[in-house]
Formats: sequence, structure tokens, C-alpha cells
Amino acid sequence: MISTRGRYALRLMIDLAMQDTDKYTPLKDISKRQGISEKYMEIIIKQLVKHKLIHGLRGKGGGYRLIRSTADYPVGEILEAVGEQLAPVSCLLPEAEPCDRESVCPTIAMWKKFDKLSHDFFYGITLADLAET
Amino acid sequence: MISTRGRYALRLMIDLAMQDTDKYTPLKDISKRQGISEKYMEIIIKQLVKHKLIHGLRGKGGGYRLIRSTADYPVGEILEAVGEQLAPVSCLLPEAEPCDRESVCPTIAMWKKFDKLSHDFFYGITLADLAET
DNA sequence: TACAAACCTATTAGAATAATATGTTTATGA
DNA sequence: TCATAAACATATTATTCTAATAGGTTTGTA
Repeated sequence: MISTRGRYALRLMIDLAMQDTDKYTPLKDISKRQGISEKYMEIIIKQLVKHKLIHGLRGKGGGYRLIRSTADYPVGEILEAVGEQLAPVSCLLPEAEPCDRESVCPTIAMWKKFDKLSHDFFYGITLADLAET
Repeated sequence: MISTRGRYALRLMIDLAMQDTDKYTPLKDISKRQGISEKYMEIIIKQLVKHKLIHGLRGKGGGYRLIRSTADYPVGEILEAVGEQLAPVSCLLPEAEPCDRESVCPTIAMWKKFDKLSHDFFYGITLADLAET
């Protein structure tokens, strides 16, 4: 299940998408609007910066800003940036070591099929779809 | 992500499906074949019994047996029986209290769509599909 | 140069996971 | 009939994850 970390990341990105994209929005404003602890938001937004989804500007008048146009942010990328796993089982994670039971595993085909389904679903929806209101 | 609990439950059910369905199979045999700790298996199989997916017979000569034909066991039901959540977010769980942000939530439609997708997927595959080898 | 903002590091309470350990009860079959 | 094999029951544990909180440092601007 997607935890609050992933859900907050989405709300954060949607909030940013609805601001004037020329300006930098302070985290304080976002957390106030969303009613989420600023300190916890910091942890989440840090990961979005690290993954080059948004840009942070320090100092007075600073804040955060989107880098791309909203249609170029797949939901899946946002979720994965903050550490949410889209794979249904651990053996399908990129960092997983090869499983020696794979050749006899009766369920691997099912998991792979669902993995593709999830991936296609969450990469087929973008921030533009969510923030169009 | 589906944890070992859910994956072991599936392996357990597939193992049972491949045994003679007239006889009772001791957990000891299953755990030996699957290479999984018998004691941990006990915890899992207890939940399958509680949810009426299998039947346990005590005493010498006892063990566990399927109740239905393999095509009548959707994978989703097996996973849910051992506590795996198919819903992508907690607010879509049956026991979730109504969310006051739902009317303004820009993501709820997406989660609901994915929830249906997952449900349809895992209830569209049965034990018969997995154990046909 | 004061201030506002991003950025950094550490700590914590609570819950879940994946087990292990030690029994008790029940029914069979030798 | 009674030892035995099996399900069933309850408790404990180490580890990891989650969702925060706390306090500090750096940077840029008005």
C-alpha cells in the first residue's frame, strides 16, 4: 500500500502545480495549505529535489518550483521518487538478487503481469491529469 | 507490496492443490516440501482455516485439505485471508472511516480506479490457473 | 545585516514483519 | 488403551518501517 509519504508527495506536487510556475513557493505555504507538518514535508520534498523533480531556491524569497511542464510528471515517478514500491513482490525490485526458485515458481508470471499493469497505470497518469481543477 | 505471509499462503494453497484431494496433508509435509519453517506456516494456515478456505483435521492421520475445487479459489481471496491489502491506499479499506477530504481530493478517483483494477486482476486468477502444472 | 528560506542530522514512539518457543487438545492406529 | 501424531493456542523477540519531532547550519536577498 502507498503510505502517507507517497500520498503527501502527490499532494505537494499537485499544490506546486497549481501555483504560479514562475515563482518559488516556500514549503511553509504548502504545508499550511495542505495541513501537513512542515518538518515532515521537508523529508519528503528533499527526495523530490534529489530526484530532480523540483528545484529549490535558498534564502529569502526562495522556495520550490516545478522544473517540467505538469504533463511530464508521471504519478509513478513521483511515488517512486519518495521510495514507494510499485512492484507487487520484492523479487521484482530492481535491486533484488536473482531468485533460484524462479524457474519453478508458479506465481512469478502473475506477479510480472501485475507489475506491468501497475507500472503502465501509474506512468499513464500525470500531474496534469490530477491538477487540472 | 505483498509480504512473505501472502506469498507463503499462496505456496501453501498451491501445494495443497497438487496433493490428493481426498486425503489430509500434514503441515509438516508441506513445510518440508516448500522449505519454510513449520512454526511460521502454522500462523499462516490458521488464518486460512479461520476464513474457511481449507479444513483441518486433528490427531494422527490428520492434516489439511481443500474444501472447494481449485477453480473456486481466487488468488485475491487467499491473499486477503492472511491480511494482505489489495487496496492501494488506506482510505479505501472496508474498515476506513469516511474521509472528510474526499470531496476535494484530486487523487481519489485514480486510487479507486486502481483499486478496481487490482481487485479484478487478483480475483480473476484462481488456484487452478497457478497449480495446473 | 537581519531574516527567511532551504538544507542537514539525529532521535523517537509505535506498528508491522518474520519468526521462534513452549505448550495444550484431539483423534487415530498399533 | 495409550503412545503418538497432528492441529490448535499463546507468548515472546529481533529487526525494520512509518510518521513524525527537534534542533541546528547554510545560503541568498531585501
